[in-house]
Amino acid sequence: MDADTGSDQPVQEKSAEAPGKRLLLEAALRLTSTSRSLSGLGLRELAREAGLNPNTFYRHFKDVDDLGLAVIREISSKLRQPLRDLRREAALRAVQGPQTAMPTLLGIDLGRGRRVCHETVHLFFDFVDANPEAFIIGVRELHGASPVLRDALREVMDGFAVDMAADILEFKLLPASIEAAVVQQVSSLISRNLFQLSLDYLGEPARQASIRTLAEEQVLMLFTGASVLQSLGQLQLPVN
Amino acid sequence: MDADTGSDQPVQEKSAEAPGKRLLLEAALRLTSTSRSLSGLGLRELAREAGLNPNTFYRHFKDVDDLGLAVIREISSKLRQPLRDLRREAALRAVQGPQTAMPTLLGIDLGRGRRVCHETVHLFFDFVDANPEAFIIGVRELHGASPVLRDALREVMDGFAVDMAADILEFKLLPASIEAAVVQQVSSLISRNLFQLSLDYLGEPARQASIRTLAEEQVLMLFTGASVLQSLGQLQLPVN
DNA sequence: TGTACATCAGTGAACGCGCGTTCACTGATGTAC
DNA sequence: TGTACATCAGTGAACGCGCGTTCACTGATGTAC
Repeated sequence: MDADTGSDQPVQEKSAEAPGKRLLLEAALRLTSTSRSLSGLGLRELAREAGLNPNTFYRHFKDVDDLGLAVIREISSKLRQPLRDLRREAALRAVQGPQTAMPTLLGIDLGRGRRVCHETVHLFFDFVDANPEAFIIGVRELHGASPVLRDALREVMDGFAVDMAADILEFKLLPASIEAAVVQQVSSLISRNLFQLSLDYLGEPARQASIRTLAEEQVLMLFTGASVLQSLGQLQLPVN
Repeated sequence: MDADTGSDQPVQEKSAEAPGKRLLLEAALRLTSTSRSLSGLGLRELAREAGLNPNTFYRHFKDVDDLGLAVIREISSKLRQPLRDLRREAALRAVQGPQTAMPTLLGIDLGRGRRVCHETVHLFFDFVDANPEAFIIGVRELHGASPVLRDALREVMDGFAVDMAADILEFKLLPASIEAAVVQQVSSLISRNLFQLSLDYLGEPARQASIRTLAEEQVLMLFTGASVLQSLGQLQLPVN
């Protein structure tokens, strides 16, 4: 009996993770997402929260910083690929949507743009709902005191922006006349803003619907602004 | 001799602050702006950095959180009014600038808009240069673990956005057709972005010139996007 | 003007406590032969 | 199939240390009379 010993579960990164390690990582997520910073966690505090002997910590991590990095890695893997997947899904859905009679401006189909924003933004916030701690800790440590963690998270967020830019080019979500560099920059800006809004979103449950709408409008504003300025030859991006 | 005992210095908030208190606050700024979070500071560590007996701390603060609040108050006073002043200065300068032959779009004078962005952004970053710790700590604690500090800083940043919106209306920096709510929202977005960029700016000295230009373009994009969308009746801001 | 007293920033010693870390141990699981 | 050994997650006791906090004291400054 009991033949399903894990081989048909969602693919595990490092086969057979020790239960204690999981308990410690989860304890860290729990403690951090409420009102602590990752670097402020204590080893004994973690063990207590995980229901383990303080010493067990050393079986899995070198020190607290080491665990911090593991948490970030876990968060990264929770965020990057899934986010990319759902954004491609959003783009596809929007592209295949029905034709609408919306105004066009300088060759930009606003109806289509709005659809893309709508799909992307809502899938994004659904994802925030599904992974609240990941966003709370991610954004917090992105500006936190530890340079190591900061760099690791910046990479995740940059990755998100790069993916977005790639999809925009691939699905031709912006007019072809817009330079790749501009697309990249707008994507970064939107990415930052969405992550930032995710904290507002989680922190103010009463305003969640408003924040979704707000995010949608902001994304639309940026794309529109970039498109218009570029087509007027008014964008002067820095060389670097 | 030595008649100038402080009465003609830049007006001091609370007359005759004890030297120990100043030393402690400055120690906190120093320790925090490098690689610590405010809530992670220790009382003895602070006293050591300030060159005082650990006990002296209690003469001025209830506990470490109390000092944290004092630091935030200090940062707020360093930021809010000065920022407002310099932004009004930027607006005035830009308004009085020479007429240029720049394209207009839907009634927006892009030349003038660009001037305003340029002035505002550069005065902002000059100010960042002059108060680096205030920005580092401010942005960090804005997303930090302590709700009290977060709220205090959010107020500063919201204030900045509100001031900006008021000035935009007063100096008619955007077409009158644009709703006040839209102006407010764009201002918030820009405010957030500038504060966020200030960290990049301080953290990557080699890219400072680029970041200034980038910030300018982003502000312009947002204003343009908002103007265009509003004039097309395509903005649907949330009620709340 | 001088004296007595209160206030207050700063000192130094001492406390108990929780922390990170180490050591020696246990018991389960996997593996070699 | 059975035996011997290695590996490794987890335990429990003990360590020295720095921490926050308290107490009693000092010395300078301001104030009342």
